[in-house]
Amino acid sequence: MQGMTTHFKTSKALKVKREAGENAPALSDDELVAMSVRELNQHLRGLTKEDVVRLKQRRRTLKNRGYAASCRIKRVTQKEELERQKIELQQEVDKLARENASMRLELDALRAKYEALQCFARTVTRGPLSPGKVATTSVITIVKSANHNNSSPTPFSAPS
Amino acid sequence: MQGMTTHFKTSKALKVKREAGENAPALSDDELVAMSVRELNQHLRGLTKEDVVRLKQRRRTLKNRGYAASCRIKRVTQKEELERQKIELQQEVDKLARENASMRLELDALRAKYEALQCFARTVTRGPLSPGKVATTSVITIVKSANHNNSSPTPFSAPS
DNA sequence: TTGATTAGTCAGCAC
DNA sequence: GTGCTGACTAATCAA
Repeated sequence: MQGMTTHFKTSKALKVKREAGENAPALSDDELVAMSVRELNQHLRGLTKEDVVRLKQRRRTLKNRGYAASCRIKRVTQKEELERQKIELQQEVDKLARENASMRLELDALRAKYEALQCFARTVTRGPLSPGKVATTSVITIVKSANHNNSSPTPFSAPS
Repeated sequence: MQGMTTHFKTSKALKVKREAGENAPALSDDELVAMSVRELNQHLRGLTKEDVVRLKQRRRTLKNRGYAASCRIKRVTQKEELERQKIELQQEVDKLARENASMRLELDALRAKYEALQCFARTVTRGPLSPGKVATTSVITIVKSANHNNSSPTPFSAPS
């Protein structure tokens, strides 16, 4: 641990082959970590049992370095994904809330129009006092007071 | 660092003050990390410059251990918080969607009732053909066909 | 100097 | 074995 300086991909040509001159092509970190087990075994020929263990351990350590990196990447990716979903949901909430509010307005307006019309209808049907003129003008007054924003004072327009 | 076993709050009762009579009260990890700088300096009296450096470094390392732990805790806490908010938003979306759907139904129903009533009103007001009886029965028929679920066949009931 | 964060290392678990 | 993750250390950044 103490000899590990903070080099990343320095890939410094590591030690020499061996003491006398037997083998070991001096693998780089990248080569060693990318090597398959079969390939590794070929490079292991004629090495000391100790050297074999050392090389395998180095490979394991290099692998772990990569695992740790992917673990961190995964962590931040998941966090970003959560935040993305959160924003998405918030937008949906806003959209639905707007729809809701406008529908509520529409409903209230329609209710008012309906009640006004209902009033008029009662006037016409139940009270056969005056034939028509009086009832008609009376319902127009009611409709206008119930719908402040209604620019078209037509008494029986279709609901917007 | 290698002697660091994974004990957390062991808080072992510390040893005696000094060896022969010189120095080093042999602080535990917890004591050392919880100590203020002033207190630390008192324990530093009469120590080798090297020992002072060593002790300060040990303190720094212990502190770092704690920092790393809080960092991890914070990380999971934030993640849990995000997930909590996500669930909350999802529930709100569901709630709003339900409200929305029911309001839409209500609106459609009211629109139908309104249009039926409107029809009737036109019949009564515009066409002074038949005095009253015919128009009244006609609108009742329309209302009943527009509202399948309406159990009360009263023609001018208040909107539900 | 202190606290927080990142990359690397190792232990330990799961497959 | 391989891959992943928690905990620890050292380096580095920020205040």
